[in-house]
Amino acid sequence: MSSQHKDDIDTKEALLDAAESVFAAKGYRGSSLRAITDKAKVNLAAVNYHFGSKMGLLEAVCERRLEPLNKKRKAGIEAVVKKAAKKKRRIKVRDIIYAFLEPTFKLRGSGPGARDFIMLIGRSFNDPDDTARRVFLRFMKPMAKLLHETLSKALPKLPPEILFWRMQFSMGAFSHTMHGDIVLIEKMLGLGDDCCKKIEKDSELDMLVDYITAGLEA
Amino acid sequence: MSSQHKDDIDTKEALLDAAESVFAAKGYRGSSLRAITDKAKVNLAAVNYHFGSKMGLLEAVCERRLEPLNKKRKAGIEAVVKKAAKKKRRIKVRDIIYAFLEPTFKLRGSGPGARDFIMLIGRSFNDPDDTARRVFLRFMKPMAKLLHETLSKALPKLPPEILFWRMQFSMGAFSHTMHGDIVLIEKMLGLGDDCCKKIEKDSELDMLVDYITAGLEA
DNA sequence: GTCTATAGATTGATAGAC
DNA sequence: GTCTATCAATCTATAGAC
Repeated sequence: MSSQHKDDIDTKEALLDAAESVFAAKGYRGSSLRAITDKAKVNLAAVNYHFGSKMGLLEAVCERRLEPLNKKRKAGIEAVVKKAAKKKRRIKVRDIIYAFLEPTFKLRGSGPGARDFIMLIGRSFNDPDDTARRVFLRFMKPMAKLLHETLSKALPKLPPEILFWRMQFSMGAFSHTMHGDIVLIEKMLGLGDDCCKKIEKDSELDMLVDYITAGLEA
Repeated sequence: MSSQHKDDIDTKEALLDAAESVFAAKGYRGSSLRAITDKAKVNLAAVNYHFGSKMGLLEAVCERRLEPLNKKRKAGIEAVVKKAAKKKRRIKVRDIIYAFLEPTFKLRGSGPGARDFIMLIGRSFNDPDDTARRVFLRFMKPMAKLLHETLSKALPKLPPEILFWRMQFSMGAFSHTMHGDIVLIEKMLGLGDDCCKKIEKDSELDMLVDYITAGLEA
């Protein structure tokens, strides 16, 4: 590997790291390329050279994390389906939701960059900017289809349009949890500072799985 | 009333109407004052004259709708509490959630401007822009406190920090439903076009109330 | 591949005539 | 109160030297 090649990769990685952090904090529109290149300590023109445009940078940020994440989600859901078929039992809603959410929480706990990215996808789902929303939804489409199909099997008596709405509600709960400013809302309610942090580390995933499962099966 | 005074009010109202529409569609940051004044068919400088700044305009938009809306929410929740006290029964979670959500859905059905506004508050909750989020949260703070206190009474055995998280999930489901691009997600899942519209008009409120109630009581 | 410099467009806000 | 004209800042993207 030539030193030139290494620099190339370093610049790209630095840009991806900085971009996911700034995008997560400020949203797509609120993030200027200057803020990103300053944080990455690379030249402004490097964005265009390596990624073509601001949107290209966002796509690369999403691809780097969502490609492996979606593979894990898919493998987890397929394992749940397989296990149920083997035991000749109905698939449990809770198992599907857990298989979908667990890789996300695991990734989020793996480091500050990953945590930024999870904030970013929570935000992208509702981003006011068309570009950001479209990029994100393109990556999510196959996962949403798989989830809807698998949940249909687990809830065969539920009309598909009702399942559709309950999935909407669930995605809202999920995405809001992924990017919500917890500390701010905690203060808003006048609760103690340690109130929610106590929960966050051990059982936030379990709480969300319980909540969504109950809602889907309501 | 002088004709000058009438024009004044017309200009302000036209600006508020246009602003809630553009803000709802593009988010705070994505909305330029020029897009708003063009839509309102008033001069660009009128924003600064009547509202001081872009943020002042957003505050006025929120105030016009949220002042009466929050009064109705508060009255509804207090009526539920009173009714339960009279019958010497525990307050039902479902009644609280219904009392909180019903005025929102009623307002949303009252016209295109109101519909835009409901989209806007759904979006503001997660807006990447600090300004927009802060303005919105200031209006929501007393409602969130009232809701948390009343739900505590209805669920006395639930630890307050767990209730806090379940309220988070519920707010996510609620806000996402208020502004989600349903048609887009429908297509994403490959469902028929009429699938969700069939539901929307009659029972979206009931479905959301059922979902959130089940999640809170999980 | 990286840099400086800048084009070209858009933005929020305001000054000053009417 | 309304208008035109414009400022000063910001942005994405690119051209061209090294």
